[in-house]
Amino acid sequence: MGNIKKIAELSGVSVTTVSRVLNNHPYVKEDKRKAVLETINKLNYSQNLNAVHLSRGKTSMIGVMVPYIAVPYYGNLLEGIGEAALKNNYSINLFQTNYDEKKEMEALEKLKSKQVDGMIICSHTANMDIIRKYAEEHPIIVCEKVAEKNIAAVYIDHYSAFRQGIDFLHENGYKKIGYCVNRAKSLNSKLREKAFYEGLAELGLHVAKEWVFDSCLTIEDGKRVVKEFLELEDRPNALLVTSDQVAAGIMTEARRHKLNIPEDLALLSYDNHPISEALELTTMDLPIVEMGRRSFQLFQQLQEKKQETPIELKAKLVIRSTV
Amino acid sequence: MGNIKKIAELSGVSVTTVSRVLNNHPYVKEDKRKAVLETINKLNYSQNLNAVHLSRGKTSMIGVMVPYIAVPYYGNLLEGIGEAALKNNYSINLFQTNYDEKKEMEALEKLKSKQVDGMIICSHTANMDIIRKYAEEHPIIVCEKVAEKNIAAVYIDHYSAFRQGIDFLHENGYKKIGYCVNRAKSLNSKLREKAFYEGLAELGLHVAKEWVFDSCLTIEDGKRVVKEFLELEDRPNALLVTSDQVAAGIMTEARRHKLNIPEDLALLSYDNHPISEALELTTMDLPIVEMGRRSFQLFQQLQEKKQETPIELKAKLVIRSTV
DNA sequence: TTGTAGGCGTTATCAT
DNA sequence: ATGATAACGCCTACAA
Repeated sequence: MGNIKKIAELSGVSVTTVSRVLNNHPYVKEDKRKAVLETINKLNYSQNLNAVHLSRGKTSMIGVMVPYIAVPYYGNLLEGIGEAALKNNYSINLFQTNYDEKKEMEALEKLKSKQVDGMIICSHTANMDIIRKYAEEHPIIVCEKVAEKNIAAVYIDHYSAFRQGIDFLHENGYKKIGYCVNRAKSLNSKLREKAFYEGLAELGLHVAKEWVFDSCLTIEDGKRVVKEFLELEDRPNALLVTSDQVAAGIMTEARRHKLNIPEDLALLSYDNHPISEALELTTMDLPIVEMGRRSFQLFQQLQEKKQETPIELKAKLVIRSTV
Repeated sequence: MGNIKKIAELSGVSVTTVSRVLNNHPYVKEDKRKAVLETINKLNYSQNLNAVHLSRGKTSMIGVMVPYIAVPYYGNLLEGIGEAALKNNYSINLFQTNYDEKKEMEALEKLKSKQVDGMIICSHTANMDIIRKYAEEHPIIVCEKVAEKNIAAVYIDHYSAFRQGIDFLHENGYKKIGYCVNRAKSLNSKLREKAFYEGLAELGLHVAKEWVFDSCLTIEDGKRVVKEFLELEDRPNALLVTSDQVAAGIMTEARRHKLNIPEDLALLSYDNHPISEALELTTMDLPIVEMGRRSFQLFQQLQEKKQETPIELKAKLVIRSTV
């Protein structure tokens, strides 16, 4: 292996010259370049990136904060980020937080420690104030519609996506509409809540608190929803479900209880992951991979300019057979 | 922010002392420790990890090589690795390769460049010889049953899992058995192939080349399988399917063609991801998250001892309604 | 076009 | 218990 100094010696040049060929700088004669390249090859040498990072003051690594890796939504987001990162010679430092605020803080600290050049926050539980603090000093991208101007964001317009969903249900004759949401306190969820109440109000539909199911993320949660649904005296006949996974759980458990979909309960889901096709789920297609790509691009722009306008992505209805 | 030197000055101690409190070394008086901690707090100081890494010669980062991030199998593997890594204060450097050998090489180079302390190879296309080269110098874990002793591995015993599957189908009266496999050239696939032919032979069942479907990874692939299946003059009446995703695709497309499962075609899948419950898939449960955890643990042992015995994990049958 | 020397921020060795 | 000082390996003025 060796280091740059040894390469220099064996090639009969200075370390500067070696560094130059390593970094494709101009101003190095062809024969010297060749000589250097040769000894590099002979010694099977590789740069020590830690030294490079230290010297340069940056790492070409981007942090990605997700609550759960194995949840398809985040897998897809990661896919998009990874694709864009790779193209730009960036590598990904992945932080799984389980929505544990302490772990989120640890991830954010990597910004200060210069282990990563920036951070894409796919979802979080920590307060925005904390994130803003870090965002003042480091490039941070958030995947939700934040109020503050000074924090970069790429997000799906969940408000209009939800309104669109409500309209579609209404057009199909459903008047008793409820919904399942991921985590009620998240910004994305609040937007959906707003859309829900405003949408129903405009259509003059009845709104019932018991038709709102919180903390729905997994298939298990979907099953729980059905159980709660069955306990209800007055039941909704249609549900907006904020993830295909949850919808899948609802379908599973509904089948067990001889509940027919959509006759007894219509389901309009969000995501359009492959699973939704297998289940013939009517769903809103969310451009998640695209959001990942855009997040990385925004990060790069942020590194240069310092301020960026938010990017808003739209959802698209995919009609199958659960509505 | 500042650096260790400034902290030293302002605290009236030497950099060594600061380093000592930073690393919880003994031999530093309580008052000095306090003073240091205070100025650290006041300056909002964080270590520069690049410097730490350079100095220490290691990074506390582990590389994880996957072909696709968004495929549930790898998502789960990653989940397990992430969980174990976090517990040991390691962070994950994720490399998505798309089975592009060049990208795989780039990832492996990060070992030489000391960006990562080791690498968990979840799946790869590069030749084993190449990987062995790196494994001689660096801790590498592979998730498949490799022949060579000198390369650490954690894997699921696909041979017995496949034999078990065949036996189960046979017990249920199926005599015309085919299978879908991920990538025919991978070691895991070869093991399954071996199990398939040996298993059918022992049971005295007919073996047909046309009943083997290669390159099956996604839902789309599953649909393709059904189309090919329909073209067959002599069709199998049961299929071993090496992933729930593919099985889901088969079910989707089968439904479209009025093919009944399991009457017209029985399906025994592998994975037991949540989706398989929603689809009522009979499947072999694969301990993937566990494999991820074990991979990381093995990596740590490897760092210390230098040689480790392979770890073999078993699959478990979950009966639902597609057989 | 090339080389010298100083800096990046820590840790580790060796005195004291 | 504490502190100089030399690594760690690379980049980058600046000088030539």
